[in-house]
Amino acid sequence: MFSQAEENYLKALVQLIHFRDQGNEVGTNELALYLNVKPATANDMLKKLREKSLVSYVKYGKISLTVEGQKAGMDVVRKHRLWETFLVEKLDFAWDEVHEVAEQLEHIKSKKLVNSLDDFLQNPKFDPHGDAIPDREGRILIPYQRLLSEVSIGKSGKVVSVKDNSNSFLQYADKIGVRIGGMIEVAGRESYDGQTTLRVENKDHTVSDKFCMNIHVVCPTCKLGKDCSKNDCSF
Amino acid sequence: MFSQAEENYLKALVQLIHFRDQGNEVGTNELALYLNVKPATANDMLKKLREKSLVSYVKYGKISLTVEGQKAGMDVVRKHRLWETFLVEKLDFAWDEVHEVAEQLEHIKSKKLVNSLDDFLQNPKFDPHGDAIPDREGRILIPYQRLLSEVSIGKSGKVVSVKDNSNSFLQYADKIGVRIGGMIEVAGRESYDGQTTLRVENKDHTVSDKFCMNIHVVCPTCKLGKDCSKNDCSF
DNA sequence: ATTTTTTGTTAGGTCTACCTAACTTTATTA
DNA sequence: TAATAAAGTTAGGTAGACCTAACAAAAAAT
Repeated sequence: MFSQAEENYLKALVQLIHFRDQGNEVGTNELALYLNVKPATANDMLKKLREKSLVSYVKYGKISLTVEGQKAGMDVVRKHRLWETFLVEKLDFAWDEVHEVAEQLEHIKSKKLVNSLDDFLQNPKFDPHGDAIPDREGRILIPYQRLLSEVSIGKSGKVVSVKDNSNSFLQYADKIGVRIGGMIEVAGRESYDGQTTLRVENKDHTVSDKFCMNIHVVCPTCKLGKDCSKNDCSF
Repeated sequence: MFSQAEENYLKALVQLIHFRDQGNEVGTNELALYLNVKPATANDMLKKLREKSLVSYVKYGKISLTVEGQKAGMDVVRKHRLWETFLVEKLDFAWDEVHEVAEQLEHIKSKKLVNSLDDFLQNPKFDPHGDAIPDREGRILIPYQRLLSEVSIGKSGKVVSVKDNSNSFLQYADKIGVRIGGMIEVAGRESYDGQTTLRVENKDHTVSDKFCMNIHVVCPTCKLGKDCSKNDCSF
């Protein structure tokens, strides 16, 4: 099969190419930065993966995954997210403790293990962060997670992640009671500039559109593991 | 911490030195054979482990573990056996399918994970093969597993493993209905030569002492995870 | 359109864990 | 006890995944 390093590159490419809002063009430097290695190292590996027909790229060009490479990368993502779900649901890990361990567990090689784990967890469709878990064939449901800035007035969301990790943002968020796992209701929104009134822990705060665009929330009624699109989603 | 390879050597040394009936003297060749590497490789690693004060040995002498090395090796054994238990009890793996996967899982580095897993499994004392699981401090209970040749007349045991893996042995065992997980009653034993009458699936078979010395059984009443010494053990 | 910056590549080096082949020490046996 | 066999060691070599430093190509800015 694939080495641990190869799997890490394939997973990174899936994340960068397919699981990103913005541009899906990826280069050597960006990939290297993402994986905390030097560009020269990433370049070596890209050549190796090209040899194996897992990525397709030309010198100085952009990188893309072959069908086979995408399948392999998706499989690593699947394993990572299943293990994260296991850690949170069965072993009572907190959301922010699981990543490092899942980074290791995702490399365990056993089809039977992954599929048994999937069944044991009752085939969840989303992991604890609200990210979709690819199925056996690498297919995913469109995540029901969305930005707070896109939640309708009067609706509520449960915070699953934040995009901005700067101290100023985090401190501000903390000050007004916005934290991972917490509930937020969108009490009002000014159409002129997007100024939004949030109701958090029974207090109202008026925040900027920019602030709201950094917060991911999920629907609080259709909880983890359900296919939101089929439910009476409160968004 | 320790590399995967280092952990494998430490685990192997614990197995060879502490978890064996016969002589606990171990040399380079034997260690290499056990780990499927060449003696030269084992020798390299022994030097490295000595540098790190994990093993203690002199050139051309026998190998032993330091307190620190034994603790580290025991920890790997603990993880291996906990994962085996998880696979069998929670994911419905068969006894003979777990080893390969557990070989990988035992290298996951996270104290919290191991201890949570231990709790999740309700702190089992023995793994599915009947081998003792070391606790957080590396202590183990005396295994209640014993050889069929040591089971008293009139008592029964559940087969957990066999020592002999030759075809002739396995075929013979199969023919008389002796298989992993199956029950055997010792109906009688000749004190002269140890010829033993076994009752298997309601049929009697007379077998040699040699045959019985190759079969490990556990007490069928005090099942996995219990401390046999405290119970009304049927042995 | 030329210079500068950014991005990507190559060449050569390190470290780990393995190997083979040749050699030395210890143990066994004639 | 000398010869032979077994066990252990050393030297030198390979492959994978990383590195630095120097260089080349493409993109951006002047």
